[in-house]
Amino acid sequence: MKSTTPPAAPRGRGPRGPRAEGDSRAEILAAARTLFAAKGFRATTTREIAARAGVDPALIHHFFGTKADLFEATVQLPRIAGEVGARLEAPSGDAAEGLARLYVEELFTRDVETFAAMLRTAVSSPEDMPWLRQMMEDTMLAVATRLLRGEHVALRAELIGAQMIGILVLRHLVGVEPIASTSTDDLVAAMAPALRALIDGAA
Amino acid sequence: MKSTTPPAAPRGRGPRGPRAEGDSRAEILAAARTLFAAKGFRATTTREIAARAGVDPALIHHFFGTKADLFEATVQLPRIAGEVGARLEAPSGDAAEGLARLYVEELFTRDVETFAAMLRTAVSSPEDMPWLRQMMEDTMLAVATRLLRGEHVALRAELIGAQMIGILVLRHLVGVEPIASTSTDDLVAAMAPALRALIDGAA
DNA sequence: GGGGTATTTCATCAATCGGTGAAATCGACG
DNA sequence: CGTCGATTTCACCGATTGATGAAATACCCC
Repeated sequence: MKSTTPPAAPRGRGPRGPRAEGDSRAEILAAARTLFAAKGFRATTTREIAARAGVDPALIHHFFGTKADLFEATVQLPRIAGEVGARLEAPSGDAAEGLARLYVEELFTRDVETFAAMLRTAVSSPEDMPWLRQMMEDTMLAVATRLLRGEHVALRAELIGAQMIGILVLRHLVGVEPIASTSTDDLVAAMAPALRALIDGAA
Repeated sequence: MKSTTPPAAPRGRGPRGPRAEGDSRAEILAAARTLFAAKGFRATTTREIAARAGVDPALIHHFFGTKADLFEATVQLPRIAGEVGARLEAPSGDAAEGLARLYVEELFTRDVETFAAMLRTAVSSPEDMPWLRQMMEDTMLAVATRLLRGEHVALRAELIGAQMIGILVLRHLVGVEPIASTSTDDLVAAMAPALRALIDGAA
């Protein structure tokens, strides 16, 4: 019976064809993205990532170096940063509604995993990823210079950012109702007046 | 010299008088509060708490049960919840400015450690403290029923809560400038118009 | 002054973590 | 067919973690 010894999978390279070249690497990336988004950096273990990718834990360190390297490879910050910058350049009818739609409909849906991983990590273990704080500051500063005029532009831009971060937390990270299940249209309509007040500045 | 063997502290009860009865317990609570606020639940180790309290790690499990029990004993939620409720009952001249001052000047200064510990834990490891989500929902619902009228009251209340959470993240958890160093007066003045828009509801 | 109780430390455990080194297998190339 | 490089797994290490059980000490009450 030798029931104590599970068949001991073959050791060498991927035995069959269905898993194409480099597929394991992509699968590791996908698993890491999902888990980092769901639990943050520290709470996610390399063994968990490997299990979800159907791969030996050692393969992670073979493709990517350390766990922090894998994290940086997982969240694609340059792409998102460039996207936000380009969107702010283009003029839009209503700045408040446009900004709300950009975050709620695009960034928080298509790239929700990256944002979740970033914020969960920045909040739970800031010393692990020190560059996250600087990156947040830069993003808010971009909004400030391109969209705001008047006094306290940086502070008002960060209040706009705070609104977005809070929505990300309640709607996507913690899952508080009813905001977690509200349609994007209703959410945009509800937040537009507040954003407008911050964009226009105090009376 | 016997430098290899540190004197091996006496084992029994606190030998001297200066440390009064139950003082160790209070010291553990204070150390836990600071560390949970700074790093969240998972990233804080019981040994770290014990070291900061100047106490053997085993003493933690003697006074409080498990690490999760210590966390629940650390954040004093009933007191804060009651305080917010009482404050919402009392009428104030400007509801928006009053709400801003309540959070920025009182809750986020006197009880900043409790809020930081709660949010860091809720965001980084939600499954560790499942009751945190329900508690957030209840708090927002209280604001909704006592302060708001019109349509989508729950959603608007949660947008107000999102604003507060974002400020907590940027100003106190991550430390983004300039909002981290802004005076409470300037901050309240900058956020009041946005809160007013959410309290009054859409046009 | 003696027994009981609360407090405190020591020693230790089982589990888990990130990471390393070597072996094994496969595919490509000559 | 032989060789080389890429891929994958195994076995393992040192460190750290939360938690437990027992021993030791001090205080309190009678």
